[in-house]
Order: sequence, then C-alpha cells, then structure tokens
Amino acid sequence: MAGEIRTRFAPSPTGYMHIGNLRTALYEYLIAKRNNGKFILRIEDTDQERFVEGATDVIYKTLELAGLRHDEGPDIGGPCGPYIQSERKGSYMEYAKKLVDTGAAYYCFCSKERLAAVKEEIEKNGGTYRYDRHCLGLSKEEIDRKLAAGEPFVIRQKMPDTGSTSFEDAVYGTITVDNSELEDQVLIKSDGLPTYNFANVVDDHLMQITHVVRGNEYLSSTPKYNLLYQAFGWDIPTYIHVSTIIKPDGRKMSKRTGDPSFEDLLSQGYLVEAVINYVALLGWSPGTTQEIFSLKELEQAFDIHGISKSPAVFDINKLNWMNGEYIRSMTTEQFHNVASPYYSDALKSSGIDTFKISKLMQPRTEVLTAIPATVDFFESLPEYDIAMYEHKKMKTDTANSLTGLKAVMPVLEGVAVWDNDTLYAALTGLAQSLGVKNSQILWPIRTALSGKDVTPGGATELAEILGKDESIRRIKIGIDKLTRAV
RNA sequence: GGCCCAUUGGUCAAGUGGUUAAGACACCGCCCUUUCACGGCGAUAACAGGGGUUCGAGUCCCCUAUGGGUCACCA
Repeated sequence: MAGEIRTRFAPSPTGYMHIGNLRTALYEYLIAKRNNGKFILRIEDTDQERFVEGATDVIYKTLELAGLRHDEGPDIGGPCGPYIQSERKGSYMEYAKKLVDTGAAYYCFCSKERLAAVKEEIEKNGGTYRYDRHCLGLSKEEIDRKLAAGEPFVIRQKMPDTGSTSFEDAVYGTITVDNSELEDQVLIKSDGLPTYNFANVVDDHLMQITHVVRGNEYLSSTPKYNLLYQAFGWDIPTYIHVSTIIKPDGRKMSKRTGDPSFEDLLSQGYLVEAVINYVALLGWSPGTTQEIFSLKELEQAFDIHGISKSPAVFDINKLNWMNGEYIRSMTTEQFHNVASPYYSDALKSSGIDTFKISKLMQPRTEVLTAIPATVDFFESLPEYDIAMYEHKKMKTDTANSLTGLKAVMPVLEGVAVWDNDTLYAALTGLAQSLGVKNSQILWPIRTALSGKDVTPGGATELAEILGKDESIRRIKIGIDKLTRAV
C-alpha cells in the first residue's frame, strides 16, 4: 500500500446520486486508475437523523451502472474496513481523546440551549457567532467530576489563538485563512458519534487516502482539517476541490427542484457512456480538442491539471449532441438493441421489420425516449389534415397531389420487387415520364403513408417497411381524402 | 455582514507575458437531398470594469462590480 495512490468516494446515503456526486466519484476513480492506484468506497452515515432506507443500494447501483468499480468497500471488503462509518464508531472517540491529551481538543459540556442563547445574543448585536470557549478553562477535576456524573459532552477542536493556516489545493493553489476565523468545531457529538469533519480526517488517514476530491463547499473548512492532520502528525493528502455544477439559471442542481440524477438521465433516454463522457468534460479539459472519450480513454487521459475552478453549467443541448454521437457510432445491431424497448408491443407484433426502422432511426436519434413518438405512424396511420399535401418547396398542392397519387397506383401495383431501390427507380421514372419533379410524386406518397409532416426516411423507405398492401391501403385513403376535398 | 473562492462568445472550454484569442455545442446561412436527420462548407459571437507593473498583459499586482461558498452536535 505504501506509495500507492488511493482515492475515495465518500457519499452520505441520501438515496439520490446527483450529477455533481457522480462527477466527483468519476474524478476519484480516474485519478486512481490513471496512477494504478485504488479507488475506495466509504459510506458516511454518521448522521443518524438523516438515515434513508435503501440509500446505500442506490450508491452501489450507480457505481456499477457507471462502470466505476471500487477496489475496496463495504460490499467487497478490503484491508481498511469496515467501510461504513457507523461501524467504525469505536475508534473515533479514542482518537479524539488523544487530541484532548495533547491539548489540541477539549471537553465541552455546554447545553444546546446555552449555545443557542449565546448565539442569539451575539447575532442580535450584529456580530458573528463563534463558540465562546466557555468550557476551555475547565479544570481537570471539574471535567472528571462532570464525566463521572454522566453529564453529556462533546469534544471540540482547539484552534490556535494566533497566526494563520495555509493549505495547498491542486486546483485552487495556496489558500490562507486567519486562525481567528476558525471556530472550535465539534469533533465528537453528544451521541458519541464523530462529526463528518472529524470522521473524514481520521478515516482518510486510516485508509491511507492520498488524494481527496470533493466539492469546493469544503474549501473553507479545509484549514481545520489540516490542523487536525498536524495535531496527529499525519501526512496531509492532496486536496482537489472541484467547482459546482449549475443550471442555466445559475442555481445549483438539486433533487428538490427536480433536476435529474444519474439514473433519471438514463431513464430519460441517455446512454451511460454519453453521460459519463459529458460529465467528465464538465469542469475538466484534456487540453486537446478531443471530446469523445470512453471510460478507458479517460483513465489514460485524465489529469488533475485540467480541472477548472469556475462553476460549469449543465447544458442539456451538448449532452443531447454527445448522446447522438454515441448512438451514431454504434453498429446497427447495437442500436437496434437499445432502441427496441422503445418500440411498442403493437408495433413489434405487427409484422413490421423493426430492424429496418432502427436503420432509419439511428442517424436521427439523439435521445432514446424520442423514439416512440417518431415511429408511431408505422403502427397505425394517424388522422391528418390534407393541408399537409401542400408544400411550396416541393411544389405540391392538394390538386396535383391527388393526380400524383392516382398516377402512382398502377406503378406500385406493378412493381416487381418491393424495396426502396426498386420503388425509387420506378417512381422517379414515373415523375420523369410525367414531366414533373420527383418531389411532386414523392412528397404526396410520404404524406399519405405517414400522415406526418416529418418522418424518419422518405416515401420509398417508408413504403418498403410498411409493405405493399399497407402502403397501397394508405395511399388509397389519401386519394379518398383528397377526392372528397377537391 | 466577516472570511474564502471564482469571472474568456448564449453554453462547455484552450490559453501559464508576445496567438489573426483554438476547438466543441447551440443558433443562423449554404450544399447534399424524396420530408426530417446524418454529412460537408461557412457566418455571427468572448478576455466583467478600472487602475498599475512591463518594450509588451486574457495571462502578474491592486481596487470595484457581479456570482458562488462558508460561518451547525449536516455532510
């Protein structure tokens, strides 16, 4: 383990994996892989009040779906277990007491009521509340007496009275904060469990984490962590703080405002690979113009240097494009596999060759969920307005559409092989012999076949898929409609 | 409010004192074309503002503005 790069993903189980979390996990995974290191999963569940049933399963499932395999974790074990903080609670108190012994921490018996009162008083006068160190001056005897009497207590970190604390961040550089800004934060809560701030440091050390990746909301508490590392005499990890992912309106992505989680995106028709690729590039640049990266390629290319400091807007447009790129790079068979669930049962049992539909759909699909509404007309001809036959650029109107469709009938009846090429040759031949533009024949047919103004493929492609009988039936319907109107 | 951080086109972003300030998405136009897409070509569009330092500043320093974070026995 010595000398090895070790990163960790340390979510608290809330039951919702938002995109920012996913990106953090991804970066941690990539840093580990890039350096032949280990990627560790640790569950931070020290907040009993926020416990959510089944939430850890969401985490396992997401990592697995995303392909971010961890090397150590609650489900697979490892040399630094247990990997669930609530199962490690015994050791935190021990470490906190070590700090008490060296004077880097102290017992505090202040009630929440007293703290609240002090805070209210200070804020009433426009001041900034910070714990007033009421218990710092307690004598040894007094402390022992209170402890023996079973009084509830917390353990607080003692911040230096003077000077300042600096730390290095791989993204933001050197950051210095005046020690007077630092509060004597709680390390051990009155329920005996550690706070996140403390458990995090202890566990990162015990698990020999070398690179800590987290959201930059932790930037301001990092000096306190450094002080803890120093008090213990432990090595300080490389900090990598990443910016937030925001929405076009500038607000943070959140579950509350209905923003999609990783799983939501998948169910909205995005491919895992595309989401991973997109998220990797949200806040990181490879320094080249390459944009399409498989996870394997990211493992090779990822470099901390390319992480950006400023927040990134989650742009669904670009994700759409990227999803389309992934779809287009598939083989037809692969696309057919992912598209098939979006074809209705009725369509699949209609005798229509859905593989041919997939062929047409592949270059036209960005998001899988758009498929049903695009192919519905294959299943049954929708009601449509004959105004659709009028098209300026195609030089069609209801009158010449009607004559066109009538002229088309015998050609279709007589065609030898019912496929796109043959049909196209026959119909353009017809147009030529009639002295009209191809579009004047093909546009009315496409309209009659689909009843839609936009279709995935042209008249003859649709005709091939619909088959001779159905195509002719639909064209007759078109002729009827037009005849009644003219 | 104190402290910390950020700011290159609408969006993602390259850029580490000397560039005509890349590339991509979106948008717009043209080509291809049996609609739509795909593909190809092209156009519009940016260093937040002001002071310095320097022969020279998107790059370094200061101020201002705007945005974000943080100030819990939450993580």
